[in-house]
Amino acid sequence: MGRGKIEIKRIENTNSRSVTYSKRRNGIIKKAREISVLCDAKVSLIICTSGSGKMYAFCSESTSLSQMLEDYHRLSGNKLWDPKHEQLSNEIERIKKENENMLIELRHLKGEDILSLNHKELISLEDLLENGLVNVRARQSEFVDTRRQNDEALVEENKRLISVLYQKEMELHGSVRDHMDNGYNPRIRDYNSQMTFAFRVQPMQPNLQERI
Amino acid sequence: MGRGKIEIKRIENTNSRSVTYSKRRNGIIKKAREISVLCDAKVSLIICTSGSGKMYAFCSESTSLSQMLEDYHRLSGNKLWDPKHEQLSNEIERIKKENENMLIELRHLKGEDILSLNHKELISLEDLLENGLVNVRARQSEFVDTRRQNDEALVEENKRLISVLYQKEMELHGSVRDHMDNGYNPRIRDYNSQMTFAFRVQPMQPNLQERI
DNA sequence: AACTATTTATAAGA
DNA sequence: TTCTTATAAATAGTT
Repeated sequence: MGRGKIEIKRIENTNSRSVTYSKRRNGIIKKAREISVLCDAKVSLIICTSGSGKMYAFCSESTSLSQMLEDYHRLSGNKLWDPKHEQLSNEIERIKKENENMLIELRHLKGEDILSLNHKELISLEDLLENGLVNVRARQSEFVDTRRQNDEALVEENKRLISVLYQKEMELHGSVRDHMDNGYNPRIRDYNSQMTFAFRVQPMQPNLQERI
Repeated sequence: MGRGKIEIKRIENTNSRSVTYSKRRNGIIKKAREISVLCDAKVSLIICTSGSGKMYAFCSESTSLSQMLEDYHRLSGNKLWDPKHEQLSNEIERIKKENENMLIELRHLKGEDILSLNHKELISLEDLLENGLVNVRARQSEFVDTRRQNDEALVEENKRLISVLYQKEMELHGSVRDHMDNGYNPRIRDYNSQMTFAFRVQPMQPNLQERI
């Protein structure tokens, strides 16, 4: 398509070559766009010359270059990826395997899928479970103990608070009489000081409310 | 370039679209080859339709797809890999989390790291363990039963073998007398025939040796 | 970069 | 799909 037919081989004249490159590059990119629109095709096109580093790329609207590359990778099986990618894939593989092993162990501990286990394995599984139970029950006992201690401590604390409150009440009746003649409303001031004191009372044991 | 001019927009007729796709695909691949040869250009072209998974790719002789992609990645600054890397990293993150959860559950079942559990959690853990133990022990019972059945069957088989051997022995004493005058040592021949018979005896139950 | 004679690609039809 | 062919489009060589 031109004034004369040409042979498809490297154009030796540098200038002609770059002119042809420019023309045909536009042509092929146009073609790429056309087929992608007309035929609803996914197209990725990258062109560059050896000399100039400048690259021209086209990618159809409906997709992305990385998407296309991924598709290509999946379908062709060709390895396009860099080492890091492979490394990550291997990592995933490794963890998945780990995961699977743990899942199996979990199932076994729950008594599932144990038909394939032999006698020895069953015995050690039983040991594990019994050991687990021992530990769990020991912890439960601790809870009960803690709770009992809590109760006792709370009872003590209650007693103490009641006695302190009682004392305060006593002092108050005295101070009310002492300050009857100043400008403030003594009831309010007394109430405040009382509250302040009440808030200041700290439990004698700091961690009474263990998580239950 | 055809019998009529066409507008560059999606061809709605499926058949026409695929015909056009096929023709233009060949066309663009030819163009890609031509520009790569004529202009000594590096070209990578990947085409596929949304529907069929079939992909067509062209890459110029002087390079490889992965080489071009790497160049493109480097020169354009476009993130070709990073999205994929990110995706993989997320996947790893997800699986690791899953892993961790399972690990914690495993530990708990083994009675480890249970200080952080509350009472309710401990109770359900105990239930799980007890249930597991029930299942494991049930399986062990099955083994014991199987083993007992095996033993009984073996005892029966032994009895049978002994009686068969006894019968053979009887027959043999008869035949020994009958053949005292031939050239062979009767003791040796007797021994051989006895062994042969013994090897031929098959257990009456084929799967006696269950995996223990 | 524009022009244009020609070649090439391809739309429509078979 | 493939072939045919009229026509549109691309482009080689030129200005």
